[in-house]
Amino acid sequence: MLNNQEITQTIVDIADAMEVLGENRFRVAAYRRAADTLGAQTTSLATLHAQGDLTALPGVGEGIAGIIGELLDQGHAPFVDELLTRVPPGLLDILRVPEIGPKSAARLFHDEGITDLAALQAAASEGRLRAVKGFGAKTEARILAAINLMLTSTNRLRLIDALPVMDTLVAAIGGLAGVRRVVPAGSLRRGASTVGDLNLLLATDDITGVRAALRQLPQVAGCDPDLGDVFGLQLHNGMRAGVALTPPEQWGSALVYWTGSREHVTQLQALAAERGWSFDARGFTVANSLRRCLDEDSVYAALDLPTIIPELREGWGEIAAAQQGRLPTVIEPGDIHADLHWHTTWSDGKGSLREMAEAGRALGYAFMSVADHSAYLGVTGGLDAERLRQQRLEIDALNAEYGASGASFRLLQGCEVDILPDGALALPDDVLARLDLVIASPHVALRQPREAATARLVRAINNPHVDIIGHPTGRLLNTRPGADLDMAQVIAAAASTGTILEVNAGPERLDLDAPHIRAALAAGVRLTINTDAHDPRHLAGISLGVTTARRGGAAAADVINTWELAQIAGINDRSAST
DNA sequence: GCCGTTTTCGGCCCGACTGTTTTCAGTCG
Repeated sequence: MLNNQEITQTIVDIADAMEVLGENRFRVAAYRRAADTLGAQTTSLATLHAQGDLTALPGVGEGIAGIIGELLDQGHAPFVDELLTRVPPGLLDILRVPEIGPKSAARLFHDEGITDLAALQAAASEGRLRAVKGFGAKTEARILAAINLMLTSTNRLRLIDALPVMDTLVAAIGGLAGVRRVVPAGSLRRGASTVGDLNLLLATDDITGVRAALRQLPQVAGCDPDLGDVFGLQLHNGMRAGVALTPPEQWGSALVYWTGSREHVTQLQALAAERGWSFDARGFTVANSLRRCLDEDSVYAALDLPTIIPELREGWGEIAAAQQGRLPTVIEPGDIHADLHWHTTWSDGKGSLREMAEAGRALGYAFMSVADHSAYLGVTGGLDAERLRQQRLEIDALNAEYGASGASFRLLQGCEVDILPDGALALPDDVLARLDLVIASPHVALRQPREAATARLVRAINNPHVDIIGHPTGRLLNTRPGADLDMAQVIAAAASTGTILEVNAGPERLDLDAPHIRAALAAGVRLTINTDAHDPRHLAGISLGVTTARRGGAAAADVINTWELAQIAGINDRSAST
């Protein structure tokens, strides 16, 4: 029986294949819309099918419900089988390359006989692509770079995608006989934005027995030859998991060792070596005898260090900071009082102002600041001066309602204003001046040369009405590298104007990333962590942003979302006074 | 293909910009 994810993927494949075949774009869009709905379902599609409820889902009509029914009942659908025979499977990969849409993919296929990513990469690297109609040298170079990014990142999952796989694995392994304890380790435990192999640490007194049981897990497709203390598993979903096994009495040292990072552990080992000791997953070896560590605290204590949280273990200097008592006390999820960047049905969000506000109240927020798009990019349905004025009326009414009911909750009116390619903003200053909070974000022209891209952000920062720069680089994990910025210049400009830089918690962004956050904090720049939610359910996703900020060493006081409403309202005084 | 205080047809998520061409494909949210 196919699961929800497999069915959703099949519907996406249909849309992709139809697009290459030049089908009606609305028909293609209908499949994509249906796939969005299906992917968001928490109930099993098999159950909905059995109840005859599939067509109740928005975007799913008789046609698509019929295909899903066939997939569930027979494991395949004749329509899909026939469609996919007309499109080589590798062509769907080509369609995922930025710069290449359905028309180009079809042309590469029919005219050049290019049917997969490897052939496209070869053509681009040999300079043959620029000869194809519609392609030039610049496009060829960008396609080559994009393919290289795709190939190097295919084995890395975004954190948001890795977490549920890890949860399933931890639950399954935790249920095996003889397993005393199992936790995530590796880059996932450190909160990295993307994760390669999933690493877990497992404590057992019966290493042989547990090893045999791991092979039998339903998630496991195969396993590597025995490497001793680490057991490599290939999962059915294509991911790999490295399970480190340890006797319980060595838990602390094993957890430090397998959490990494490699640089961090190497530096710990150097510190141990200064004492004439050595350190590995088993513990410290002191004069040929093993000193075990039950927990992580005792590992660090043995080296006269305070415990360093996993998010900071990247080898950037955290051990020296710990020795000098300069380790930051980093922000906790519970420190966040407010989300300052989210969208509503006024622009391209899925929830109304009220629905979003209620979702925020449910998270315990004291206030929130909406940030719908400015009118600029057509598809976002952004707001101009007049619609901002109308939105303000709705916000005032909601606040009056909250006030009357005795709730202390308040809504502020912000706006996510587009930074135009030259650094000017999409709304005039007098309109910006009336907003409670102005977030300026780059959305277009993200491939400018470094100098232009940097000057653009600096110009936006220097606008006295701009309070926050949203997702500063514009990167999309595994997809788009983001603007080529001289971040030192951007940070220096933000420091001199008091402009706040965003840590966008959108799971596909996580922008700024940890190194930029550290640099910003070192320059005295404040941060804000926001979800950029386009749906009430997305507001809960603030946690990945908090994790990213922790990796950058941000303390609660560095992040304005921990401030009181009055302090936030004061941010705009800077623009009021100029 | 889906949907309907527009109900069985006709509209759906735009439009300025870039690179490559000379009329178009792809990007960006």
